[in-house]
Amino acid sequence: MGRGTPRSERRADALSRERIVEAAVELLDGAGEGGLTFRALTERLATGPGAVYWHVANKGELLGAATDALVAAALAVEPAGSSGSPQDGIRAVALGLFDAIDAHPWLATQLATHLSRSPLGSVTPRILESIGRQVRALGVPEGSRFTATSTLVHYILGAAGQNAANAGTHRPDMDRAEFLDAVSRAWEQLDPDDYPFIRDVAREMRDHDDRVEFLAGVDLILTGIIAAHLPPSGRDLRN
Amino acid sequence: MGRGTPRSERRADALSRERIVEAAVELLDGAGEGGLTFRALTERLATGPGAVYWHVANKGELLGAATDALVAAALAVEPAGSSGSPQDGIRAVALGLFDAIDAHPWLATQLATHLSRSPLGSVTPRILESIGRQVRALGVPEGSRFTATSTLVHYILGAAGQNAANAGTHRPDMDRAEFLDAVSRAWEQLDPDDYPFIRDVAREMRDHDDRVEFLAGVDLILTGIIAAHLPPSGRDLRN
DNA sequence: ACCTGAACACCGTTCAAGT
DNA sequence: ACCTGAACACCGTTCAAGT
Repeated sequence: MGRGTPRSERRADALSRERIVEAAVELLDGAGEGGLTFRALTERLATGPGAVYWHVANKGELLGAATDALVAAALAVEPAGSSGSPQDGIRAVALGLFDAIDAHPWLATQLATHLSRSPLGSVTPRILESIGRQVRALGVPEGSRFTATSTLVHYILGAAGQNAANAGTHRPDMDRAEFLDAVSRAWEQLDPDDYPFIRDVAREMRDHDDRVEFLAGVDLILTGIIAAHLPPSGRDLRN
Repeated sequence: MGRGTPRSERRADALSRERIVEAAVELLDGAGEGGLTFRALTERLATGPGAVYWHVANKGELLGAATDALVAAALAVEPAGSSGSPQDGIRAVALGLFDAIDAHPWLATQLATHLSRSPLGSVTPRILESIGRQVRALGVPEGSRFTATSTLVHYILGAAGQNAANAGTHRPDMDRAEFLDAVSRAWEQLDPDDYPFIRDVAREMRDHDDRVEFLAGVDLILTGIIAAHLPPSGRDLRN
């Protein structure tokens, strides 16, 4: 280290907004939504509540900062449409968000609750931009881009959210296969007069793959966008 | 009142699960998510917490019951595919849920958080059944119905949820038009290098209609379902 | 069977006081 | 400028006691 320069280096364990957000994410990942309390947070950081409040305004802002950090990381994987078709770009962004929500299920509620609640934040623009850019590259005409983009985003957040909630159902004594099996069996026992459709698809849902199903939905919407907005000559259905 | 018969009539203001759920909905509608507390609930019902706990197991069950009641009511509007095309049936169900979430914004979080968390409850099957029946009527082949249906449901819940969150942003001093205007202006000031797409659609979003936009998304997915699964000869694009 | 209400453990947030 | 930690108002839930 260069001598003389009055570095404002603090003790290695000094508090910072970053360190606080990092600890918050760990608590949320470890114990879910309810795991983040100022008691648990201050214990982990070996400090008092006042110290935390010096760096963040309140719990809501802390949750927002944690969400922001993870969404930014999830969207950073693809270096802005580097290669591949727009379809692949959209699938990549969608999967990035899907996996992020899968790894941090509390993100689902956060995105559903506060995403639009603060559209002036950076999360909403970031997501819209990632998808919208690819929609434009797809050749969707100007007046239809907003609808196409927000349809995709709503689906992605909705599906990923439902999925995370499903994952959260895991009781320790029950793995995923058992869980799906239980749901499937419960559905098969519904009144056939009231729930004919559910009974028909009960088996189908027993051994479905979440990621595959999620991507199939994305592709269905892509098909709709292409069919609705692109001249038949310009379509390449193999992409 | 017939004399002699030992009716088990209680005082007119007797507590019941129904009355409790009703009061809970009123509190949630009036003051949002945070408005439902056992303190406020027992005050409104002129009773103590113990009385409420006699009828419901805990706050989560109470929220679930409130959600269940409203979703059932929202889906009851259409008497099971009475008339019209399957497309219209799907639009009707979608709008029913959209309007329910719009009228009770707290439903969005509830549906996102606990819908899949308790797929054994009645809410998930109810929604899937309503949409799935129409998807079948549309002529979608057996193996594709689950994907088509859950894509629609994920979109509907995602879009309606985002929308409710937007509605929740309303500050009393700012009506909807002002709010959209503020968002639009904020978006127009983003860095054009980082957010080219957002800037392009900023104007488009200033005067969009939520319901119209929502239905356009439903139609986009319907177009995709038809294009992907129905033989061209069987399609009637005017529906 | 149904209701009362005091009590418990916990929560987010504040703030005078320290360094 | 940054941190401490006691204190405050509030929360969901329990439970012995009543009717």
